[in-house]
Amino acid sequence: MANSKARIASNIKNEELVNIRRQELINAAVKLFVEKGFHKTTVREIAKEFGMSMGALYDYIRTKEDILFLVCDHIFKSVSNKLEASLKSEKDTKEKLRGAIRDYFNIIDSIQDYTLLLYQETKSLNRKDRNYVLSKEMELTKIFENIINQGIKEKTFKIDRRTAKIVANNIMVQGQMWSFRRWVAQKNFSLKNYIKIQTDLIINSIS
Amino acid sequence: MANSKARIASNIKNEELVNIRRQELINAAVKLFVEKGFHKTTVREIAKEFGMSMGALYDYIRTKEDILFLVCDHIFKSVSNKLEASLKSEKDTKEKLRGAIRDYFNIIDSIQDYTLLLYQETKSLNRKDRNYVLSKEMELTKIFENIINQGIKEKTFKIDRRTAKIVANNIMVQGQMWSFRRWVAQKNFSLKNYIKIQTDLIINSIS
Amino acid sequence: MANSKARIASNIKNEELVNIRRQELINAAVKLFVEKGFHKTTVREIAKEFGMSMGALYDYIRTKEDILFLVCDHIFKSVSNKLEASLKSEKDTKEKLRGAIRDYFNIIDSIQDYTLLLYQETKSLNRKDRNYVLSKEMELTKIFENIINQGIKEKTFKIDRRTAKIVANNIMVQGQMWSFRRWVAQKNFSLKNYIKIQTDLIINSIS
Amino acid sequence: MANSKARIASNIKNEELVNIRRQELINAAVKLFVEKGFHKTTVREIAKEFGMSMGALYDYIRTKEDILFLVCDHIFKSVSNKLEASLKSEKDTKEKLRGAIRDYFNIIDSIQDYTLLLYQETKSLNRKDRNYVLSKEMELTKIFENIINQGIKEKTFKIDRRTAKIVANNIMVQGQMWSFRRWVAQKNFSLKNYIKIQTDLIINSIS
DNA sequence: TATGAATGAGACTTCATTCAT
DNA sequence: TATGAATGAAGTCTCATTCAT
Repeated sequence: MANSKARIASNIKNEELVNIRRQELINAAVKLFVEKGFHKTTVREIAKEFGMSMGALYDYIRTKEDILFLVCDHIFKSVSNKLEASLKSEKDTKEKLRGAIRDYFNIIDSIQDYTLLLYQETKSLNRKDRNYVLSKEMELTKIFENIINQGIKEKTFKIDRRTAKIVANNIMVQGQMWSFRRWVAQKNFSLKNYIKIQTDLIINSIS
Repeated sequence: MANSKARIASNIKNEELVNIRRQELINAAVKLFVEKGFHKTTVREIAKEFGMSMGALYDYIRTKEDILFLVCDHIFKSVSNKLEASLKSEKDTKEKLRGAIRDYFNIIDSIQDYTLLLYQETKSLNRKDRNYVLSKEMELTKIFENIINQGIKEKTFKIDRRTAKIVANNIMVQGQMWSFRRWVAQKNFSLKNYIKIQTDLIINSIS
Repeated sequence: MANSKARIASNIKNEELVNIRRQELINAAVKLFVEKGFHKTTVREIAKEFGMSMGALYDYIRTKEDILFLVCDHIFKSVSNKLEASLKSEKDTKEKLRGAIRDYFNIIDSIQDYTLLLYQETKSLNRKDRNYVLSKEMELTKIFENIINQGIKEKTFKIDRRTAKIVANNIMVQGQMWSFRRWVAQKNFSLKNYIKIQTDLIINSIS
Repeated sequence: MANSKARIASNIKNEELVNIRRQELINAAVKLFVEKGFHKTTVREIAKEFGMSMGALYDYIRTKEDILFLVCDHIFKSVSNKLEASLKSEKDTKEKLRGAIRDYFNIIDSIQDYTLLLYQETKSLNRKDRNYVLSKEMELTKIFENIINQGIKEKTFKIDRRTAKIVANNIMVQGQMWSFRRWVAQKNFSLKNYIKIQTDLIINSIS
């Protein structure tokens, strides 16, 4: 975890302070990025929301893009942490998958502005940072893939392992759909309903 | 068609000329947007690729954003036209759905740079233009929804109409997934394979 | 000549206009650089003196350093051109050397602010541009070296060719001394006097 | 000596501590100035090389320029001290001049990075400090002038006192030439050779 | 005394848009 | 209609200096 933040250089020596301030910075930036997008948000505005001078802001990062990375990284970690916390063992594999989907979709819903941001601005990162974020996303996908594979082994799910990979990705994408197709999903369905329908469809398609 | 282009004001009186030039403009812009994204492409670069002066370019549009709209609109029409052309009646509803999915995924694949562009830059449009583009996307989704509903009526598909709406959106999103998750989809599957697996999953989930 | 200016990229297509404007730019910049030095002169100030907007200024150059290069290049060409123009054949090699020294020192005196600038700011250029300027300076030095070598061949001067190289450089440096040690040279000597004394010393040392 | 350093104000009362620290500061700064020049070296970098905090650094100086003055002053004193130390009486005036030139050129060579620095950055000093440095340089020049004048009195050198002043300055400049025209001097000559040729030329020109 | 986080003015540069020709 | 030079506002980033601790 410190690992990813350490990717961004800082002038400040007090590491704890760096962490605190960066969290503040992330909060300030997320708010603005969600409102106006990365490109249309100026560093000056971020500094103001951050509550410090521009100079001070630049003591915690090197470039504007660093801020985006910090934000994306933070969002992913939020999702990962919450999802992993919720993955307490369930008896039944099918139930486990249902539970994971439910938790994941709920998390997405609770931070849907962030989700949107993540998928729309990732492309503004440089290659290295983008790859890092993508690798995080793949870790998440792997969680679903693993559960499905377990079900395959137990003969609960009647698909092959290659299909499992696709299903896992479908789950990810259908979760994100809740936020980036909100104009159709959220207009027509309650979250609970949406989760039930999507989960049934998925389980149905692999059983 | 003239309808949507007419949304953008022009100094030029000769409507036919406007249409020809705008198509050239779209081609020039798409190329650059795909390469570098909307924000990082300058109007100067577009004018150069367009082969006209900046002044001339501004005779065909009012703002840089207009170009993005023209491009997005064009891409959507490409998809719509191709898809509708392919929807010649098939006997069987299930086959019809399979065929539509196959055609749609193939179209996506053939213009995947455009697809990516569409989904990443739409947010840079102003509210009005964005809504217009979204409405086009909904029309497309409706095509799938209608086929599924027909299948429901015929008892081919065993879901309700509300679920049909979600499935239609899933199809759209899984198609787009081929391009915006290319690093996992295209790395692991041939297009033909991908289509087969996804189609089977969908059909399975609703049969 | 176009050669060296062509080193600097420009947004403007009309080449003639570029030449005119760059000359104006050089004039504006030299004035300020002489007054305050390169680093303490801002681009805004240059634009103001230049009489155009900052944007327009940047249509003729790419970076602030380009301006310095343009200025240095211009100064060197002034010296070179004037010196070469004055090198009309004189009968006697010794007289020819005397004449060249006199002309060179006079030129230095007439543009002494520039000379100072040249020798103090060259180091602020990037490697490539600095090398270019140095090569120009070496061409100039070569003029003196050639005359001396001719005198050696004619037995007028009683030194070897290696010493000739040093003498040529001494001449260059003693000319520059008139401007960058003005507080001692110009305080104590008239230019005419300074030239006579230095020339006699040089001729004396090699006869 | 304390005299010149006392020109720079300090917060610290303990004068001895100030002197020690300033020497360390000079060492740190010289290293960086030689590498990157005065303007491109940041105070932060100096503080780091100095091994103290920025606050501490500013206890020993008032402005960044003070550091440059300290450095220039230090360099001049190095040269002066070494040169004066080497001026132990020689019998013969001509030999004395030869010796002084040799020593001076050797000193220049041994600290040629410093020499370069001195002549390139002096202009960045404020008027007062610059004048102080110039006066130091004049003291040095005076050493040579005095020897030559002694030779004139003894009829060893056949020039007048005004010419002596110029010759003294020529010596200074030809010494510096070794470092700031290194690309021609050091490329073509060994130091020993360079000294011999220049010395012969000088002696020749005044004998 | 020493620390180093914070300030804030200002530097360079870019670029969508306009308008005289 | 067409050209492209010019505008000027705004953007990102730097850094000498200060001051609370």
